[in-house]
Amino acid sequence: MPELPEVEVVRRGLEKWVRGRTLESVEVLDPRSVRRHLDGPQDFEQTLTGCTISSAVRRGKFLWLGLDGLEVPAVLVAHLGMSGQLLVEEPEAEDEKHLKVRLSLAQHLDYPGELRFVDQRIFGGMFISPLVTTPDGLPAGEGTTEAAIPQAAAHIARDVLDPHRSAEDLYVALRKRSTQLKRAILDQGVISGVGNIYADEALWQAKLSGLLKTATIRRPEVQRLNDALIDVMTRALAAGGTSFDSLYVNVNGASGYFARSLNAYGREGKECLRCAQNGRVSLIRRDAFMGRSSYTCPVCQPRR
DNA sequence: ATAGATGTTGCTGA
DNA sequence: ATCAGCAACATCTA
Repeated sequence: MPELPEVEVVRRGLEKWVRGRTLESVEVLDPRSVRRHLDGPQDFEQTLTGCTISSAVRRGKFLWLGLDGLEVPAVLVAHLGMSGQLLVEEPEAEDEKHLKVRLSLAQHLDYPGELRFVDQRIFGGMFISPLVTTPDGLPAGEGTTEAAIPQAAAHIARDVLDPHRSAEDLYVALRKRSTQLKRAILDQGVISGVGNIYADEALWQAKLSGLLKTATIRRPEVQRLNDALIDVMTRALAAGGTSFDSLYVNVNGASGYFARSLNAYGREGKECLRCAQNGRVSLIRRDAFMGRSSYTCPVCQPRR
């Protein structure tokens, strides 16, 4: 579920409710959710306890919290996977069915006292990662001006909304690859933050087939794709952002809102709205792709 | 009811 | 070195 816009909504919530606060205690309820923390759940709990959270940063779908009070500089990385949520709640709130990690916060004003990581499918997780410098020496992502990035996210390309990235960068990255266009934009090492839903939406908006070969892609096509990616993500963020003022940093709420305005994803057998507007009749088709589904209009997304 | 699908990432082997 | 396929998991639907 969570792609760039949803994760950014979560980041803003964390910045508002959690930044500046101290971790009083940490409780791992399911070790599988910290499996990428190689020193184990106990070390995870002990290392974090007493730290103060100094920032909330995002690159693509990776989130991290800056930590003050450690001997060796490191950050708390969180990835939501397919079903992860970060919730800011009162300790009295009943435990969620899939509650995996409870981070108890020292009292601050009348802010809620817990940050919870909830994850049904356990593709997501949390772990502590040392810092390295970004390959280009520029700021690591949204929420920071520093070039320090968690080692675990150092291979992630700049994301769709990153101001230090251009359409030309995307063109160069695509041209280097030898694969199909949709595969490439889902590759977080080419451009980050794009998942299956917004990939289909952006390709539809740019009138491009995901089956185009990246090695022969043309600049005008990449320009259209880049514009579409930025537009789709910006609109989704605006829709999801309406709920972030609430106490709960809720990923489900954030993406469900934008789902009403999808043009391709999930619309198998329904009319292509752009074709209809142009006086044509065309039905959105679904094809198996990378173990998932792709939704496209066969008429206005030609393969050339 | 049972197989297949579900928004992600990282590892493996070709 | 690059790329495609699969595994990690729980739940819902056809």
